[in-house]
Amino acid sequence: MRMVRAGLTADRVTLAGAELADEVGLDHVTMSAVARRLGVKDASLYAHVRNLEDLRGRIALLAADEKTIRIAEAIAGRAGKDALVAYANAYRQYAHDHPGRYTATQIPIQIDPELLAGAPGPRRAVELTYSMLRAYALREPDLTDAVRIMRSMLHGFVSLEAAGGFAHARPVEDSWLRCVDGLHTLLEHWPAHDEGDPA
Amino acid sequence: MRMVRAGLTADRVTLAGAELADEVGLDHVTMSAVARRLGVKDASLYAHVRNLEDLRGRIALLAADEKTIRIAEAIAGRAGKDALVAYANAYRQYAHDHPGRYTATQIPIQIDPELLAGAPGPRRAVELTYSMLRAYALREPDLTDAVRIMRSMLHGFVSLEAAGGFAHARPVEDSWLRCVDGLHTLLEHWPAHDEGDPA
DNA sequence: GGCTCTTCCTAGTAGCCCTAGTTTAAGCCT
DNA sequence: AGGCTTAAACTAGGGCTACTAGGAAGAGCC
Repeated sequence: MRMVRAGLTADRVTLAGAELADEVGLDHVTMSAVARRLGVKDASLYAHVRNLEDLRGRIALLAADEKTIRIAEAIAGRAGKDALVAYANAYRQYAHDHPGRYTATQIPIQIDPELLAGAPGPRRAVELTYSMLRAYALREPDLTDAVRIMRSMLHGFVSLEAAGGFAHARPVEDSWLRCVDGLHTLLEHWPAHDEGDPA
Repeated sequence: MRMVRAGLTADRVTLAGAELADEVGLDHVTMSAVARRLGVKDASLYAHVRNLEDLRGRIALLAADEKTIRIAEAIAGRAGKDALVAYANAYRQYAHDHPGRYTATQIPIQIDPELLAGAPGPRRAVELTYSMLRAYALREPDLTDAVRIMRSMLHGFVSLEAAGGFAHARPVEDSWLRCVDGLHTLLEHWPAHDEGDPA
């Protein structure tokens, strides 16, 4: 019996869970599997993490932070279409590099509020997106609509791609370029507001 | 002991699973829960469905069929922007009415090929989308790109909405209108192909 | 009525989440 | 250094889940 004390912390448990998620998929991340990976009995994890749902929430926050940092680095010093392309590519690249973590960011949000308060990722991500899109001369409420559309497009493309939804012969990479391109033109030529809105 | 023979079939099991998915979420659809709902022991289900994964695949196919039918009805007799709007609204409405079934359609595809061959939904859905977008004077490979972009946008919006990702004060309904509107203008003014593509 | 077929059952294994209570390693204090 | 405190990790166990194997009992056919 070694019994050398594994030196667990909430962060180490979360990291092990995140790695596991990338390797085998988020919904194969079980307490038992994480414990095995850490060389520990599953009951030991409960000293650091409330339960499985809490662990998944922590993985989601970790991923949000990492993704935000990558995007921030990517768009630093860029503007306009350059910034948009850099943003989109960084977003997609993160999802490719960390598929399990990425899916964790998309779970219906029920994260411990106290935990969320300590993580800058989600809030900062929103700020980044807004400030980047402000360059397109959009004002509220169009700005919010634009943010939502951009998020929809990126998340939709990336998650369909991950689910194997693009089976056609056409290379996905090419479609991606057109997608980001289209997003740019859409933001540039934001449609006038007054059509078909009788209210 | 009643023992009146519940009259199960694969379809009835699938339907029970689909209803359950809409009520409690797809990943709370368990063999035990479906069996309880049908007044049957869980072991009895395995005569009709191979295992849980198979059941989920069947739910996905059921949903694909239903969704396709709704969209087909919605766009029947319409063209151009009318058709696009009807398509998008039917798509979103289905996801609202059947959230569990909808998420089932987005699982990484590992459906029994034989089963898939018998279900017209997925193939027909692709055909519908292609034929509708052909009205926008798009030719390959732009057509495929357009289909992918449209699917990305719709799926992205709907799934972010379902995940509670749109917390801002701005009504989601308004953003949705702008989103579909933007998609239309994007398809109408499809960007020229020759920019930034030096290869 | 007897035969067969399928349906549905009981029984059982193994894995999962999580709790309660116990042992023991690590760090501090004198 | 030896003893105390803290908390890290354990053992034990309950309850739920997926799934398998083999048995009983309805339904239709002769």
